[in-house]
Amino acid sequence: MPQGIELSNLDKVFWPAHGESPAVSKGDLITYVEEMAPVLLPALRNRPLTVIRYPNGTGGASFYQKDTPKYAPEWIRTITLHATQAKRDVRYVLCNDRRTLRWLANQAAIELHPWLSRVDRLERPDALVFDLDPPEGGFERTVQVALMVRELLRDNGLQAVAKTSGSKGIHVWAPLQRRYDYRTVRRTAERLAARLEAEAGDEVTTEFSKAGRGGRVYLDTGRLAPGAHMASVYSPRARPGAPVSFPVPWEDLSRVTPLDFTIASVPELVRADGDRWKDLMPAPQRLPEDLLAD
DNA sequence: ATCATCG
DNA sequence: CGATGATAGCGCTCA
DNA sequence: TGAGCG
Ligand SMILES: [Mn+2]
Ligand SMILES: [Mn+2]
Repeated sequence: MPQGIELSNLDKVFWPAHGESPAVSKGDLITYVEEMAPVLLPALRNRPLTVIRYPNGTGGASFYQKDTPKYAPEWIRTITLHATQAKRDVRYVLCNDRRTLRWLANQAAIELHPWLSRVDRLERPDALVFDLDPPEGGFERTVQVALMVRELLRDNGLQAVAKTSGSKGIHVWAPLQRRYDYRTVRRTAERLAARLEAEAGDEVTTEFSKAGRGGRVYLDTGRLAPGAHMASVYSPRARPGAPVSFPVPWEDLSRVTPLDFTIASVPELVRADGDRWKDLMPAPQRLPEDLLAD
């Protein structure tokens, strides 16, 4: 049976009940990824994938997985890349079809973290991304900073979209033509981040060390690197309430909370509105010349 | 979750 | 046998 | 070279 995947432990609780919302089982996770495949797969296709697995649910032990295990079915597509520091080859999963999504869910791969570049141009990310990390708790503050980042990008001729990270953060995403390597895009993002920190240093920091952040929202540009990654749009998160990273139009941002978007609520939203991420996404852009100067 | 290895 | 360990000791920046 | 970070 080359097609079939034996699913196991479908009733195992992966997220305990949280507030009003009931527990979410492994079976619920599998149902979610299957139903969401049409919107999930475009975000994963042809991108090296890192997953975070929770074989005993989000309350249990977890581990990152980059290298595809030997016991993976032979039809799982992979790309072999060299890990510089570890000095070894790593076979990354390419999650290009529903079957692979299903297999990953059965492997308890709850979080899906694809690269920002695709296999046919691995060194060139197709977005400039800001990962906004709040100090603790404060989604409200993150929203305000996200709106500032949007203004800053717009002042520099770049359109962007936002999604909840699923945790307390926000990802601001400016799609790019694949003309620039990671280093160039990261340097540009750092330059923009420094500018925002100069203008709004009370609310925003680019400080690497936690101690220096002092309750401010951290503008993390460190995701712009080969081998780095963040949770993809529509990816479940291993957080209380089974939240999902979800696109939010700018005008709605201050009226939502991350737990509006969960494994329980999102399929219905997608049935009603379709792939909001795709629909909100501007066309791939060039970086403005004045930002590129070394 | 699954396998390799160790007692 | 069952128990134990491994699965990113990554990639990057700053000190 | 290593600590700290995500
Ligand atoms: Mn984040
Ligand atoms: Mn971050």
